[in-house]
Amino acid sequence: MTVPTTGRRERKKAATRQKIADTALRLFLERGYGSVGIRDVAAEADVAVTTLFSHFASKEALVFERDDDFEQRLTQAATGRAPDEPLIPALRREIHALVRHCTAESAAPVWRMIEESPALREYEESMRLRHAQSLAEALAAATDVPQSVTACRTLARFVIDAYALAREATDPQAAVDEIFEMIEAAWQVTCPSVSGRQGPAGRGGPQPG
Amino acid sequence: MTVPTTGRRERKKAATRQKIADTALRLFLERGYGSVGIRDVAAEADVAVTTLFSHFASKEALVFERDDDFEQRLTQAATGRAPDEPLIPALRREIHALVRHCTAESAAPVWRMIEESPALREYEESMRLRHAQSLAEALAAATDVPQSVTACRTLARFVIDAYALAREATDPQAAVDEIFEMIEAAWQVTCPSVSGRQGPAGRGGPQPG
DNA sequence: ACGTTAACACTAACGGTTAGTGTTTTGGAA
DNA sequence: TTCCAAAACACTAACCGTTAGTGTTAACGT
Repeated sequence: MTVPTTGRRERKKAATRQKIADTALRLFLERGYGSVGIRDVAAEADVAVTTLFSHFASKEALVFERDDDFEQRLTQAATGRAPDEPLIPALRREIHALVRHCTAESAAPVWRMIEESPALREYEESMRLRHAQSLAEALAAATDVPQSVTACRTLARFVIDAYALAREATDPQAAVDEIFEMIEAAWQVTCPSVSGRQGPAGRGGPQPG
Repeated sequence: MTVPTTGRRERKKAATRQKIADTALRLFLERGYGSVGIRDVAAEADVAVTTLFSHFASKEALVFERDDDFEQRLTQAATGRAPDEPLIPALRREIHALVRHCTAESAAPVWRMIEESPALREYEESMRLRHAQSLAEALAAATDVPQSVTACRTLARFVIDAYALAREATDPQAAVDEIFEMIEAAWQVTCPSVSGRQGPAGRGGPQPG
């Protein structure tokens, strides 16, 4: 604890990382993802290839530099919601925000690039698998009711699916709502004893056991 | 149409393909997926590297040689079911069979190898995305009721998820049933007019439009 | 029998990634 | 202040999956 978590060293490291990521994204957008090699990025960012790979695990990871945010926002929506807010609406709200964020015009060129590159699409899919696993663990820890592990994992997958499906729909926001109605119904079924599915709040202590 | 679909040429090609696949799987199981190079496989199968890649698009594809079967069985379960069999149970039955097939002891070494290799897991995931897209199209074409495109795509994803999730559950068969109860509820919600969700059969012509 | 087609082979390379090795910078301790 | 251990960084050279380019051979249809 002798370090205030922001030494000069860490600042420099973060700066190098950021410089690499910015350079990479700029080159990718300028010349196309496939037409820019790792050696090009490293040279333009004025670092060695090995340095680049000490900051990013792969070429694709350069594009999804901020994916930690995604994961944290999602798990936060599950574990850090207000005590009277039901789970599914909280998740829906967060997915809404995330979809809105990545369908904004400012992000359009990046997402177009991703959609055009099979390698990037594949990488994103495997990223989502990790996100679903994190979310499943958060759900298992946060859920007020004793759903099974399988149910939590399933809900996590469905939520991630909602994000992916909504993005490729013609009306992403409407698609989120449509899919979340399905998810809500699926989740209701896993509740041991909830008679009416139209109650003013989904919570309210289903009995444990 | 003058060819009876089994000329000598096609037989030879199929034989070469099979020889490559068999050799690859044998070597992978003997020495480990990561420790066997493409050049090793090609040499052992007595073909050139370029020949190998004319039969298989990638190294990972050597392992999932039969994935067309998976796709066809799934779409067949959606489009080719008996006229009085409801959709969801038909899909559940097929997923049951597929899960049982790949959790059999004879397939255990292969699936252990897949689970241990990140590259293979990633490839399998992107394969499933393709399967989900095929299934979504089959659903849109086969469903008796006028569900939306988004609903069909969502159901397809959920079904593929069921397969993936069940396989990593402690009791795969039970997990299939548990997840399909969730899927059934999700699908009911998309039916325009089904008053009781406990009706004897989900089918029965909700009005179009 | 013959031209077309497609499978197959070979060499050489491209591009992402890693190993091995050494140098510089940084933060903290003596 | 001085010195040390750790970590970032650099460089070379390679590994490995994959593809391009170029031929050669064998099978199919006419």
